[in-house]
Amino acid sequence: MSRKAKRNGGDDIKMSDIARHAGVSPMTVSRALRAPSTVSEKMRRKVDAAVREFGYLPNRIAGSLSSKRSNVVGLIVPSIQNSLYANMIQAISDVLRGNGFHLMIANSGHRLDDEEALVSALLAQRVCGLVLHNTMHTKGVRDLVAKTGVPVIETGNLPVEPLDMAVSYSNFEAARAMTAHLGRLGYRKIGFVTLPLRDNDRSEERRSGYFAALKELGLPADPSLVLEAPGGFSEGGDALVRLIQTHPGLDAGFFAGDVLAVGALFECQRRGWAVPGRVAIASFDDLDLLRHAVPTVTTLRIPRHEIGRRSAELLVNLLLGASPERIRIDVGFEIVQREST
Amino acid sequence: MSRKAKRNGGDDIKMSDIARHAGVSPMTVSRALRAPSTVSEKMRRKVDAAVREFGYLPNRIAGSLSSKRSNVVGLIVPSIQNSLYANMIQAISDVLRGNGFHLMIANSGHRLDDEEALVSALLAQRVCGLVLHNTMHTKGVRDLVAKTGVPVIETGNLPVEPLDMAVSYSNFEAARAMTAHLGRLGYRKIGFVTLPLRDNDRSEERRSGYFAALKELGLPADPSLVLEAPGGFSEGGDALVRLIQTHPGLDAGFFAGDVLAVGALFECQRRGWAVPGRVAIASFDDLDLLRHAVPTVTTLRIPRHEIGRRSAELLVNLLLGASPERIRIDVGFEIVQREST
DNA sequence: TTATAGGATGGTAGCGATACCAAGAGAACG
DNA sequence: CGTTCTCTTGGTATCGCTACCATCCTATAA
Repeated sequence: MSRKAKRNGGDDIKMSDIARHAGVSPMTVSRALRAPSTVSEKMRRKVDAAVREFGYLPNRIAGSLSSKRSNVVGLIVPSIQNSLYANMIQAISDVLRGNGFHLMIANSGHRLDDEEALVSALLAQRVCGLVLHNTMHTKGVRDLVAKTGVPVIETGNLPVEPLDMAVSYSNFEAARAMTAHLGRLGYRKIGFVTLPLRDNDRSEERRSGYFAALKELGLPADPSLVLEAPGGFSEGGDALVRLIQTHPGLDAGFFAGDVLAVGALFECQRRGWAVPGRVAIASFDDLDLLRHAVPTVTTLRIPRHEIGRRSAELLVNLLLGASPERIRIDVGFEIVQREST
Repeated sequence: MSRKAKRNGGDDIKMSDIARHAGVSPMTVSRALRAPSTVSEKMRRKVDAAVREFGYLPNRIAGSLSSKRSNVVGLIVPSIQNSLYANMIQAISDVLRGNGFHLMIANSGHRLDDEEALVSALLAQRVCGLVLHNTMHTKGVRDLVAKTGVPVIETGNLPVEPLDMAVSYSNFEAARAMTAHLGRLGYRKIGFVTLPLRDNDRSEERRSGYFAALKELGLPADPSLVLEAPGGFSEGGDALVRLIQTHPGLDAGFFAGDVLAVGALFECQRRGWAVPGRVAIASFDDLDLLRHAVPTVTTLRIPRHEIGRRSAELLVNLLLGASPERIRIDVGFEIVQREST
């Protein structure tokens, strides 16, 4: 058979074909496949035989349309190229798969408008649930969610008023805790490097947490100690260098995002600045890398995997019949003190 | 309206509702949405107004069933938690989205049986195309692909006989080139650390490439210079230490996988071994990290992004009407010489 | 003016499954 | 032995959309 012919789907087998060949009704085939226990042993055997003989693959599109249920969950992350999200995605994917669901992934590139377009597209695909790694949304997104009533899980931050359900940690508390930790260790001039603040409540909360801790420590809140940098190794290094140039007395840098801290660490190695002797370095998010770098880097451990797992579990339970509730789960965080501070 | 009520979908708006309110036929609505140019200005305006008024979202499940076309592409990667795949996924996702397609992602965990189950599940969802980051498949996978005739793209390696289309580089050639490069630089006792070989033709090819190059260099092929390690920082460090213990004369290590090389580099820093003075280090795959580490690390640049982009483009073109051809694209690779060798 | 082409609209019949209800077959009971 | 109940099975009517063909209308040619 030519490839073209196959592409045209000439030999698609449908449930009624299986039914005919098995000598039963389509409904029996349907039941034998989805709920084998409701069908007699004899029927099941006939159906199974026919299914195997023809290599029948049920058409879930038709099934979804008919039953008005889908088994696909939509996920929107700001970026796929980031191991933080990867951890969460893996967990979500595993839980879903274990329960017969699938994952449709899209990335918004940190753009709220794009998020709206993607939510819309995913809802058009009639996903049965949505996970959004973001808690700031356009009005359009809020309307769509309200209108369709899909279960939604927000992660990445703890929203004051979740759309539906939320599973996250508090960026504010985490940043505050780390800054306080640095204060307790005796650092007095603590720089703060953040990811872009625009359209990103997570970054904003981290910065607020930093300032809150400074206040509690009785340290002056100097805005020039805060630098905004796009994520990346070089950017982290650059930021540290700039901070030290403007503030020669800087004794610690808290890098609240991505791989900034490691970039800073490399820059120190390059310039021969002792870490933590000349300057201490703290990071956000426990990348594997930080545990192995020399020196190892103090950081915040955010249970990304747990966030993914619990998000997916919430969705799955709901879809499998649990009663909906407006849950807001705080998975917390942990300070991991290492050699760099 | 209660959330429960909404979840039950009581207020679902369908195309015929829009048609009624716009005073046109459902077909006109369908056309106005999918091919506006085939509908008169007046009709289009009426439809658009009604769509906006009710916030209508077309049901793509119904659309797909009816048209027998889907706009979802399936992707199976060995693991999501790996920035190599992430680069490719991002590129695929971007190209697809630009053309109105979506991506369903699954991970096989490097298990061929799981791959088969996932292919089967994705085909049941009637994906319109498949990207497999793997070129070893079970018979089941080959049968499914042949039977359904979905366009398939294999990546990650250049198969001798592709299922359909393939976009990749040659693991054999890449490993051979890097080993030869080390030889040219004067290294004579080159260790090789590989990811697990089982069920992984990519790893196997890399090892073969290493041996082929040794032979060309006139160096002895010593199997004890080859170590198998699961990916990870510690594993890379451990492997290097073991190699140096058993072969004190080792002057270079080629780490053909994941973050092994960086782990080895960190271990050297920790032990005060000069790189490349005491031992040179080469890696596979141009992680950002390698360009910023101290010293910067020599590696192979595999155009992961291009692999993703071209894979997606091939699929999209095919789905948009291009004639199918059994293409096998070699995107090549590049040796990036840096400080570590 | 009539014929004819061509573009815009609408009606109808599915796409391939499932929901829902009806009917038949045994089992258990009085 | 008839009745009721439960367990299986089958028939029918959708699910919401699109393909396909028929129809209609306007514009241009003859």
